[in-house]
Amino acid sequence: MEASRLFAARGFHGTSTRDIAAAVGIRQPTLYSHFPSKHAILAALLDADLRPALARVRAALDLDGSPAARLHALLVADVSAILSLPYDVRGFYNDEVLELLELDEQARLREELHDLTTRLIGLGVESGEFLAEDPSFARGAITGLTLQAVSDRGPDPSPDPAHTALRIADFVVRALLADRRRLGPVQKASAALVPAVASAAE
Amino acid sequence: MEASRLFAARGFHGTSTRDIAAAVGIRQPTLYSHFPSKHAILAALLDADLRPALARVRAALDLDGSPAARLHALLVADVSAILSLPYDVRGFYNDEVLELLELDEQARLREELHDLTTRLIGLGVESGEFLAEDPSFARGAITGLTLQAVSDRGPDPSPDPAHTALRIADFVVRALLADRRRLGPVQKASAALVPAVASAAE
DNA sequence: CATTTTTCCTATCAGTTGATAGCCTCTCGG
DNA sequence: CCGAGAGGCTATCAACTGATAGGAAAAATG
Repeated sequence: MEASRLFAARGFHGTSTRDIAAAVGIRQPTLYSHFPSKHAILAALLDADLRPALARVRAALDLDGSPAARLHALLVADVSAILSLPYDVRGFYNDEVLELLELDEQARLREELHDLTTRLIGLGVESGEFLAEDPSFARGAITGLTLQAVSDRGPDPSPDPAHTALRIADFVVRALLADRRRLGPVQKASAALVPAVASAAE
Repeated sequence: MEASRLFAARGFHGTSTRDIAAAVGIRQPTLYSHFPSKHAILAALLDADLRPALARVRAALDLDGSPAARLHALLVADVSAILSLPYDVRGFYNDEVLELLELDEQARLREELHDLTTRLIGLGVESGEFLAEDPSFARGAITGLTLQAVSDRGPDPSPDPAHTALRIADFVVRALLADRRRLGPVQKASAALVPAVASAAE
């Protein structure tokens, strides 16, 4: 069912159930023997994106290591995972679709994801490893950079997600670190953490 | 007509012409005595966003000063301007709306905007002031951060756009500078350039 | 005041939307 | 061989979409 990447390209409202059905090779009413409604299709896609992401940030918070290294590893794992998805998460978070509809649970998941990410950044600020930047702002910056990466790659999965993921992680950590000389060690420590974070999403 | 910020909140497809008409206090068919089609409304909003942005980046390229200072000033002016708009540019660039429809001209404007921005970053890389980062990647990062800022502020104009604008500009320049000790002088030089860049958009 | 022009209205259109009802056709355990 | 059930189909629905036609009202012009 993941072929419903049309949501991403044209947005939730811009994609009809007939479009989706045609993309998966069935007729429109047949969709309703798999999902009770159009919203449910979006909810399933959102879940497939949010739940692994939540598992990753939880893992990053539980691991040992400096906050910068853990954030770097989380970013690498997150961006790699999102760029590998067969669909494109852009359209999911653009509209106020999340707020307006009966997607309460997905909105809650996203909020929790944001909270935990903000907390990890906050650890870095408290320890002095990061500049005294507002953790919420930094979290927003990460969201923006990640969505942009998905936009840039287009509708198909990226051939080399790890490359882009590293670039984004480096960019963010470089902007946040109080002492840039720590970038090298952070990258090194991150590389060791990435597998643990990535595998947290089953 | 700028009250059509509904496009931003619900996306182009998610907003009906009746919604727009109701928001501005007229009936739906009356819209068509102001605009020939729904696309034309979006085109007008896109123009109002893109043309000043294009004027700003041209000004930043023409000014004297180090690339970092000019990029910093451009970012401050850009983000301030976008956050001050009475509508929310988010939805404009999310869908493939730009590609799919008869918005060729707006797509061209956006491409030119990207090219010029990339060129300014490239100047910084060539001069050694910036790290040897791919200018296109940096430009994408800027786009992502800017759109995220609009998302965060919500549908209404920001009360204090300059604050957010400075934060974003600092974030980007910090991530790009080869020598972070240059951040202070860059900020200072940028402050002197901002008025010239901002006023370029008439 | 008369007239012209601009702006808005009501009425209506054909096409598309998400969704439901009811029938058909495989597959497979017994 | 058979009955069950999962998954597909056609046909159809009411609601809504963007857009057009033609007339009324209001504002500007003389």
